Amino acid sequence: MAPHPLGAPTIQVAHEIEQPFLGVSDNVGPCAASAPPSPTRMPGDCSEAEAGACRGAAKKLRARRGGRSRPKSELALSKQRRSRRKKANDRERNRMHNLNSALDALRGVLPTFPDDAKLTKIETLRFAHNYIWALTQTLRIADHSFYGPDPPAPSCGELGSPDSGSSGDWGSLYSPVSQTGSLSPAVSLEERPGLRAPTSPACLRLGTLTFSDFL
DNA sequence: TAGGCCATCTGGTCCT
DNA sequence: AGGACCAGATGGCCTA
Repeated sequence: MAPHPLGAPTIQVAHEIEQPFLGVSDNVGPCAASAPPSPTRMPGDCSEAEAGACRGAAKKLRARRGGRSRPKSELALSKQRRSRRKKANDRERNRMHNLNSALDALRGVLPTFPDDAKLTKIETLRFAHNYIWALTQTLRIADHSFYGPDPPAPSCGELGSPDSGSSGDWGSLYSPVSQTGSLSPAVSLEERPGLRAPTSPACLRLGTLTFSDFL
């Protein structure tokens, strides 16, 4: 992974992502089929020593339900539990796949170089947060220059920060406000060359980006 | 080899 | 009752 040459920032527009994340219906995800059987015990698996406790629990459960339902054998209960667990696992897997799809879509609209290392989940969220903030600042400055007297272009360090409030951890990665007060991503980005943090409008002028890239 | 990241399983909780 | 959501645990893969 080569560090990005300075002065050649580009915006990678994800044209391929034309739809917001619709429901991903991949019940069989890439890992679903290859998912190893769980090494852990299923809840219904009782050792002989635990069988008594299991039976007791089942009894209690039946009692709580009023004991009206047709009594089931331990085997049937165990089968039912396994079946429910398996279905829950499938749903959970699918849910996480959907979440990852949404995350991928988000990665797709963030300005990164094609050969960049894939942003991790937390990096993606933080990057997106700061990127949105940078775009917001862009619009704000554009409004000012359109309606009012053209204010002096703020330096990279003069802009506010998305983290000026109590947003907690958001700024710990790619924060426009680094320890130096600069909007350039200081520490974290240098720790991970190849990644680029969103730049402020003022900073964007330094590259090939202009406001029209955002408007 | 340690540490980071990730996928998956699991049980608990809340909601419909 | 069943589904969605969540957080903890676990194990695999990759990289410095």
